[in-house]
Amino acid sequence: MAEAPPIVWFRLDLRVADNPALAAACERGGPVIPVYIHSPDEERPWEPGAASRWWLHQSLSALGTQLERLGAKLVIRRGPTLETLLDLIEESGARGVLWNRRYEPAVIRRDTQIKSSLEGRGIDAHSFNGSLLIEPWEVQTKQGAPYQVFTPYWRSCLARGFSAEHLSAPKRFVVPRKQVNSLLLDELELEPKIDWAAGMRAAWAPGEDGATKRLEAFLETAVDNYSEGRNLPAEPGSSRISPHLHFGEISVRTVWHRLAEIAKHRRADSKLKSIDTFRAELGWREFAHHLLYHFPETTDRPLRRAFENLPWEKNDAHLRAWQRGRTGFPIVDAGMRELWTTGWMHNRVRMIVASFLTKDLLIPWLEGAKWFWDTLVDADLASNTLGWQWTAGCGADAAPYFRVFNPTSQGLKFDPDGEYVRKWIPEIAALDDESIHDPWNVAPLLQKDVGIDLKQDYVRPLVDHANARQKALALYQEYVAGRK
DNA sequence: TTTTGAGTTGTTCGA
DNA sequence: GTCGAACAACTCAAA
Repeated sequence: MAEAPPIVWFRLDLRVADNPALAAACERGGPVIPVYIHSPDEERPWEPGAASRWWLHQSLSALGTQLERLGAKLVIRRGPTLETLLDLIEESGARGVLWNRRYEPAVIRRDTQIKSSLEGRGIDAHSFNGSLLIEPWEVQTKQGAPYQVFTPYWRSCLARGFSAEHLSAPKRFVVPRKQVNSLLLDELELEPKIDWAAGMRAAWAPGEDGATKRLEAFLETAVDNYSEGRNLPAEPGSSRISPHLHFGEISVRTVWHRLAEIAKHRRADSKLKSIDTFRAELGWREFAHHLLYHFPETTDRPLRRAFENLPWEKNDAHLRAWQRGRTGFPIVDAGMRELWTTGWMHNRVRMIVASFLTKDLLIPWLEGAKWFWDTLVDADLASNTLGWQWTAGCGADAAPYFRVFNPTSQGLKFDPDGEYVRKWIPEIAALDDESIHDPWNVAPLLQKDVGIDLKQDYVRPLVDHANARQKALALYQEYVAGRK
């Protein structure tokens, strides 16, 4: 007598190892029906952007292959999720639905509804923690409030400790008696119609195997020098696992576990410090989810409301120039072009371009957040919201408003030999290491020497940074720090 | 309830 | 060239 199989509803957990919902479904050794349901409308206004859709396609394809190796077939459907699940249950005779939780406000609303609808019909519905070291509601201040400052939050998490549990991948699936129909992955039309994804294909290997390889490469080559190396955008000093973590191709618990193993064999203080610095980055990811869960409105409104009064600029030409990497500030333009080409930008440069948009151009942080949302392969609502509000100074634990990044000095400091800028702005590659970060102050003579005519080859700076800085400081002081 | 210490990533100015 | 202070005030979190 065959047991009714459970449905495993895949979402942002596109892996088979350490996947709590999948592991629970496989526990009894019977058949399992793995399902992906495409329903972007239910996530509005933060449905996946173009770069995320490209990644999702690759990742689903990889998951399909992975499941096939284990003897199961990923069922792909489209449409309203609840209806689709009910259809699937009827078609397959499934007894319940298991999934790993997500924390975006619209998704929480939907999932809550789905859970109660299923349970109301007598169908098992069970959700798991597959994405975080610690659930957002599991940590609170001694007063019982959510944390709003990273350091005490993270200290409290570390004191509490994390579960060391690691669930291995199922060995083999039993094929369900009744097969259900699946769409072809291509029918979801996740990939762009015009193929602009060559740069992404070159830069990334989406999927569980790619995620594991990326992590291991980082642990082997860069983690020991992470504290310093992570600041240099020309170096492979950061982990680049953010998109893999976002799509759940690797679990953060697995990463945590591997770090602990590595730390055991390290004696040097600098190496241990680097490992802790990297752990704190995972902590920021946790913190972002904590904030998103407790302050869901911050996806669209600043946590510190005073910032809504600030007279932001509406300047489409400036916004467009920023988006396309044509601001006239090399480190900013290099970052924006890296983003456009590869779907990713080095974190140091993210701060520089975000500071430039919100403080030099005085364009609302939400415009920047939306552009990142559409173009980043690691676009994550929790991290994106936290990052933008942090830089703009309007969020939890924000940078003081007077902290304005100087694009030229940041370039000189963190890209001292101009390698990063040269890679992304070849038209000024011939300039020397110093002038390349400040090309408009290069003497006309020098331009001739190296065969460059900036007026032809590059763009004039949109603003004078020193003036823009003064203007921003005055406005921030008047509208935010002052009494208005 | 009140007090106290502290807060991811910067820049500029003047000694 | 290097270094420390100022930038301002607020809010958080714990004692």
